[in-house]
Amino acid sequence: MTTEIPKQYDPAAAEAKWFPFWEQRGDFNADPDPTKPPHVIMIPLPNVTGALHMGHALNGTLQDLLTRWRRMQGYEALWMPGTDHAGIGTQAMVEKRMFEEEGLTRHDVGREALIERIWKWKDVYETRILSQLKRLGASCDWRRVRFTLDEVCSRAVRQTFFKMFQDGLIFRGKRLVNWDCFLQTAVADDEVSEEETDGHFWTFNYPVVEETSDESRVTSAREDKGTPSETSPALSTQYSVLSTGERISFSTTRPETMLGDTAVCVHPTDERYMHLIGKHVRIPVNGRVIPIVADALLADKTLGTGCVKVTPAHDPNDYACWTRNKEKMGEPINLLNPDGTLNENAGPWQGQDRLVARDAVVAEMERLGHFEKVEDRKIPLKHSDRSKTPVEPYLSEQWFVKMDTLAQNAIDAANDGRVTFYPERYRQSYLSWLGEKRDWCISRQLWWGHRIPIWSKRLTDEEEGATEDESHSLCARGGLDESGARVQMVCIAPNDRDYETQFEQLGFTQEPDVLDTWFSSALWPHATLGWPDTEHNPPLTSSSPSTLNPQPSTKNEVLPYFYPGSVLVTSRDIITLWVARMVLTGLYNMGDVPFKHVCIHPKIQDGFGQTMSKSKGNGVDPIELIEKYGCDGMRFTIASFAGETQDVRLPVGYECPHCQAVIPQEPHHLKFKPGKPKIKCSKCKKESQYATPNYTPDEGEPIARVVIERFEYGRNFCNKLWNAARFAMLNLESRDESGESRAREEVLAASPALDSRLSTLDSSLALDSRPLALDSLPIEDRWILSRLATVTDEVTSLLDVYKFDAATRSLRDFVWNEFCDWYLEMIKPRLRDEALKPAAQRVLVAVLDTTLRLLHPFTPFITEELWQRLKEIAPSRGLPRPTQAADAIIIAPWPSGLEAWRDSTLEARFQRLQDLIVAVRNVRGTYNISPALTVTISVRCSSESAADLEQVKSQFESLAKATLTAAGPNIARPTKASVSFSLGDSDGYLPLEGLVDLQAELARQKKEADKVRGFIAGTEKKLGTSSFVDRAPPEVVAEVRQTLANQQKQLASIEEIVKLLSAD
RNA sequence: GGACGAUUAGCUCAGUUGGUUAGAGCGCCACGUUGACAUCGUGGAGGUCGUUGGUUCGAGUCCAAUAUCGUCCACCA
Repeated sequence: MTTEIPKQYDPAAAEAKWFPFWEQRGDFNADPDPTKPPHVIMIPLPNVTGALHMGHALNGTLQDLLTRWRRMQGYEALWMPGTDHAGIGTQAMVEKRMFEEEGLTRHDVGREALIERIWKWKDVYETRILSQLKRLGASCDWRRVRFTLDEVCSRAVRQTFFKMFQDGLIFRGKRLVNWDCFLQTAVADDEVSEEETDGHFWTFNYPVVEETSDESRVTSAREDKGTPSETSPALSTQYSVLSTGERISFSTTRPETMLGDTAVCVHPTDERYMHLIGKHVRIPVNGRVIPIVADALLADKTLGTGCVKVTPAHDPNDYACWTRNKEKMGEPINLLNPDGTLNENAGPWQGQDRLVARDAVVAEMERLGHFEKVEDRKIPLKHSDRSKTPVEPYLSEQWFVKMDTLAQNAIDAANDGRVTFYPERYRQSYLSWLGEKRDWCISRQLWWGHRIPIWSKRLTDEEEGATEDESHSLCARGGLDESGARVQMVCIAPNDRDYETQFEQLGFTQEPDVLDTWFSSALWPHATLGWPDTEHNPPLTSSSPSTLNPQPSTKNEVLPYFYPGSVLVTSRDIITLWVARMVLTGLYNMGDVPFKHVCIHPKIQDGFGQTMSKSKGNGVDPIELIEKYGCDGMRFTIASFAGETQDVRLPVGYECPHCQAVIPQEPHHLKFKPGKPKIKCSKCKKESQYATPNYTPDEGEPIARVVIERFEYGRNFCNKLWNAARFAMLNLESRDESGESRAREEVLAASPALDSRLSTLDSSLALDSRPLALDSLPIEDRWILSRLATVTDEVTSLLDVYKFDAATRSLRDFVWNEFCDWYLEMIKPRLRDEALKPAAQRVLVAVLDTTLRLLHPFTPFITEELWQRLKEIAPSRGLPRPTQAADAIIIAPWPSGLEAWRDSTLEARFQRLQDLIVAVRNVRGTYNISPALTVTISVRCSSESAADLEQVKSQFESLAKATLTAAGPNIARPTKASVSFSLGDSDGYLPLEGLVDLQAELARQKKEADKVRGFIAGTEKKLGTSSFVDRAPPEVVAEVRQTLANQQKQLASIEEIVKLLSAD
């Protein structure tokens, strides 16, 4: 029975049907299989902080495309899914919500309770993210979902830290960090961004003082850790203001930092100040005396007053200056408490918020007469990406990983080609970042994350020194704590957790800090495969309660089989944060790179060229688009954008709920608006609500939803494919009641008109030789097969180098412009002819079969739907001999080895036929000939072309609504009123008496002749240039000569016509 | 300030190693729905390839300068 095939593809139904189908069959699963090569992609793990956006949709589409493609090619294709705990972001989100809803801070609930709350949050979002990925059709091995805080990953983190600690790569140090006062943690340089902020630019002065006692060394650094603020006021009594009353002026945007100044700095060659170098000034607000130092790197003669105050504890440049001038300056003075209030070093301002104290200090300076001026200024201020609050430079104790060797190894891997970037240019950003070899600050003052596996205890005065001890599970070292006291530090490896309790009983306490999120995601490629456990395969689900040994394996087979991976697919902004660090840790832990290729894809922007992001309010939910355009439509469109050069710009619109007109998004739509923002439709003039960054529209109300019209490209393509397949299937089936089997018999029936060996389809056909079978086919069959072979090659080699856009174009052009527009049209007459039908069906189904397989990685759902339907009608198909089709397209073999089908000469011949038909259509269009009217045409051409024409003669009707009356070299020129065209090597004549205005035709032909004359003039000029003829390669010259000959021939034909028409 | 990318039709983008008359999709114009598809078909209009120099027989393509936009890095008293 004929299964009803609807006229429109229904994406939602197909998506709901085939994803569970694949999953239940286990098609997504990847396990070590020595008979197959592995192909491995590790997902760039999404953060559990929120929902997926368009960038993820692009990223996921490409990875799934590659995974499905390689799976069809016979690889054991693993796409590893998982999520990232995203330390700062997630904790900030939960803390913020907790504060908003319950008024509680993390200190109110405590470490364990907060972590518990975050786990719950994580469960919700992880589920949401994973289900979103599935909606994209992601063929991940869903049994292997990992989470950076699960047991498998945690163990890898502990082991890596332990190993690095043992190797002396991890150290503790004071460092000026970006301090997030809201989250009370250090934030990496990579996690802060600058924003222009309104601020002030104050100018003050400090009085220059001179010594009045013998004490010459004033603020020399003391050996012990005394607080500098205690010492300075005491010494200040030994100085008095210069008799000249000289003052030194400077400007600042942060006056409160005056309290922590340890020097003022001038340029060593600045004539205004050279005489003051080595003298001192007194800070009026606290009376401290500080030196005037010279530093060419910090001070710039041309800027401001040329003099800078130096606050090493609160400014990176000042800190750098301090490291250069330590012996002159004294220790940096930290003014801040972790929450952004001033500490005891601020004297009377202790306890005040830094911003409050700022004004107070300004007032005090003014009162004391040291204020000069203030101006308003836009100040670039660093903000924490996570909390969106301004960060403060803050001197604190942090843990670091030494980068020199590690970074060098990662540099070498990219230089010697073990890691290749696509496009190649991104290697540079990777290399230049690693080249700095800046030590990696890995500690974060958070609770959500991997707690640093160091236990320490202060050494008493009696204890001589720390024990240095290294074993497979313990590594002990001496060190200093934050206050500078001597401590015994012990790092404990993951496999000896008993030690943890033992040491705690001995009075050791674990570090409160957790590790930078990137520390765990850097291990992702090998941690997910079970490293460092070499004895067991990694457990199959992260939620599985059984810990690390759920399977009876005695060897981890997964890790060596799937490591190193094949390709990492990501966007350029985390090349440094993540890609470089994965290479680095992969080399360190595994001795090999984590992936061979890095595919960097474009970023998604809105219609104004701005990166899409939730905070900008221009983000778009991919699920909404999937619902509107279908998953395959979205995937196909998005893949068509993914090229090497440009970012993807997606102009967004709002669809009027009243009339479905699309209202283009304008920048003002993205601004924060009070109340319930409404948008007015330019067509029906009605208003409706729409979503803005600060407003979610009321459900039930008419809402103007976000649409991206560019996605119609993919949706339309899917529908076209659907209908082409529908046509094919309708024509594969028999019309009588015996149904399917009858259809097959027809296909299998011999067709005497064609090669019997091809058409006699039974098992004995094994004797068939392809070239013979091909030769016997009509020209359109051989053409489409040749084109298909070419396209198969193109797509395969384009995917090899990650040129998704070009592959998509190639496929679309083939399906739409060649298969649908030409081939299907051309075989329609044969499908109506019972004698010719079987062979046509054979080729048709083979082409459809191969095309679907080529498309599957791009559009998985529609191709599976069609594959399954086709299976019912034609379970065996293919050329030259039918074979049983695969049970599901997801595991069908990727087309290859079609070289025998290629025939470039034939493609060129066919092109001539196409040109001829287009020319006829052109004439029809020009004279507006009724589509109902069949015209006749005679063609003067070579006998070879005439033979080709003869073959497609019967299809002229449907292709051009024209009857070919005669073709050949000796075709008579028309003597009566007629329209003609010249293609150079052939001319067509269409008698159209009474239908056309002969004067108009004459004018048209004259115009055409002029045009060709223009071309000829250009070509002749070129050939007349001796330098061209002498210097250009001979084949180019010959080519141009041939062109000229053709043009002249064409002109002769046209002139002949013109003469004829003029004479009439 | 440094690096990288972009600038081609009204819009969004292709354009392989320099080589006849620069392409596509959308939009626009004209015509067209009895059997695959109006999410469609046929035909058409529309571009001095950001600007200025240079190399070359020949430049959208290579080189230099410049403008504008974007991204990353560094810096900003």
